[in-house]
Parts: sequence; structure tokens; C-alpha cells
Amino acid sequence: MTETNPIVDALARAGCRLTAPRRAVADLIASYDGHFTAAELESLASERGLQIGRATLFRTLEMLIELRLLERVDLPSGEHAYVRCSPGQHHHHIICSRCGRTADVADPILAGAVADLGRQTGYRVDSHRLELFGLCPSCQTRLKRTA
Amino acid sequence: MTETNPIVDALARAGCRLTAPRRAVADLIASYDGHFTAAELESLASERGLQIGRATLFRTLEMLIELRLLERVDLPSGEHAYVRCSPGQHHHHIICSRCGRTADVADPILAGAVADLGRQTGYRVDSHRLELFGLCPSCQTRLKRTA
DNA sequence: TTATATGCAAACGCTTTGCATCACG
DNA sequence: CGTGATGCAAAGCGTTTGCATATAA
Repeated sequence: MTETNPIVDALARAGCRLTAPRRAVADLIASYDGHFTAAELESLASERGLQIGRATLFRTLEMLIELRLLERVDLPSGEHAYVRCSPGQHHHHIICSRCGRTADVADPILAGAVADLGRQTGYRVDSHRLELFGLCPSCQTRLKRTA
Repeated sequence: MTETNPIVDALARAGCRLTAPRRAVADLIASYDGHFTAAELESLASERGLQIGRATLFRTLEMLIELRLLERVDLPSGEHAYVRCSPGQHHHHIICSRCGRTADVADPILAGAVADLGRQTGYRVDSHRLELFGLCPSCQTRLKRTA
């Protein structure tokens, strides 16, 4: 198994040291389809017998956000969660409220709407944040079957 | 001066007791054009010599959110703030990043975009949250003058 | 070898809670 | 009067920090 964890790669490219805890965090994150909280990450780490200090965990998360590999989102519940995301173009997340799986959503469709809203209000819109919540395709079918 | 604070009115309508601390919070909130944090509210209260316990402050804020007179927003800085909003139809906020003044934005324009995004991803979108940040008209002109 | 990262534990900020007292209706 | 609201102070939660130690490059 060659080293192909994209997070590890990105850390290397950014000139960060590839320490054991960072590799561990990278692997933990890779095992999530959807969003996760810091606490979830921590308990998954201990389930797997990985030694990662809480401080290191948060420092690593912060670094990954800096590198735009991760984004912090506020769930409807008020919890803070993290989602993986592809660095690069502006986008948003759509989050399944049942399984937590996320999908990236490209911005262009929204851009027009945002421009309209600016025109409507007279505000010069500099940035915006959109979070969508709903059911992913597989949870939809799963629920239909049960119903 | 007749009792015309809309927050007080709404509390009365909701069957809540009109206690002194609640009236005080209602008046404090009324004096903000834009968003405010719990801490700001608390220090404004003490500036004005009003006695309001921290717990009561938070309990009142929670109640006002329940009544949809207030909404909690997450500023780009990560701070939590509260903004007044008109109960009723679904809407979003546009927040001036300079003076904090907010405007409500009706949803319809966005609704189409959200529907598109759902179609694109296969998710069934149940709810969404949009926060817009930028400069309000008066801050725009003020900045132009300075520049 | 040396700048960087780590772990611990304590500090932190914000928010909530338990509980005895108070006061609106 | 009785229920619901208050204030305090302490607990709670998630996150950050100081500092001595360990480690990648």
C-alpha cells in the first residue's frame, strides 16, 4: 500500500512535517464519508488505539482548514463539524441530516442569486456562506423502503 | 411614552410574564441596528445600570429565538451573534461587516437556486441556511469618501 | 542539529444548570 | 396565592495555551 492519502500529500506539499499524529489524523478523516466533530475524531482515534493529544488534534484540524482541505460547518443542532472539501473553487456543502454524508456543490448557480440579493438590498456582498441540509439519495430510498 | 416595544408586545402575546429583566432586554435589543453578541448586550446593560443576571439574559435570548423574533448567526470571525428578525416567512440575513447593520432578504430568489442544487446532487433539500456578508449602502459611501 | 511538533494539564470563553428566592398575574 | 422567573455561583462543554519533551528533516 503506497502512500496515497491526499491529505498527507497536501501536508507534504505545504512543507509541513509528516509526523505520526498527523498521519493518524489524516487517516481518520479519510474514513469519514460525511461530517465529523472533533470529539468523534478523538473517540475514533482511541477506538483504533491511536495516540493523539487533544491539542494536536485541534492544531491539525486548524492546519487542514488553513490548507482548505477541511471546512468547518455549523449543523442545525448548533454543533460544530468538519467536512472534507476540495480546495480550489468556491463551493458549498449539502449535508445529509440522517447519515451526515456530504456533497460539494459548485457555486455558479448561486452566484446569480447572490448578485440579485445585493442589488435588492443595496449591500455590496463580499462573501456568503450557504449550508444545505436534507437527505442524500441513499437515505431517501432507505426511508422509502421502511415506510 | 406608551408601551410600543414590539418585543414586549410579542412576549405578552406569547403568554410570557412581563418582568423587569425581560423589558430591559427588549429595550437593549431595540437599541441595536445590527447584530450583537450576548457579551455586548450584557455590558450595555451594565452601562445603563440595568440589573440582569447572565442566566436570565441567555434564557431571554433563547425565548426570543423560540418566538422567532431573534436569530442566531455565526459571523465569519466565528463569533456568535444575534440579529432581530421579523417572524413569518423564510428569509435570510445580509450583514454589514463594517457596522453590523443587517437587512432581511426574502427567500424566493434563492428558492429556485436551491431547487436546482437539489436536482444536481440528488439530495432532497429540507432546509438551508444562507448568510451574506458585505457592506451596507451607508458604509459604502462612507468608505468612498475616505478613499 | 535545530526548528517544529507533541502531550499534558491547566486556563479559557461562552453558555447552561441547580436551587433557593422573588414577583407577576 | 401559586406558578413561573430570577440571580447567583458552580458546572459544563469545546477549544486553546504554556511549557518541557520529543522528533522530522
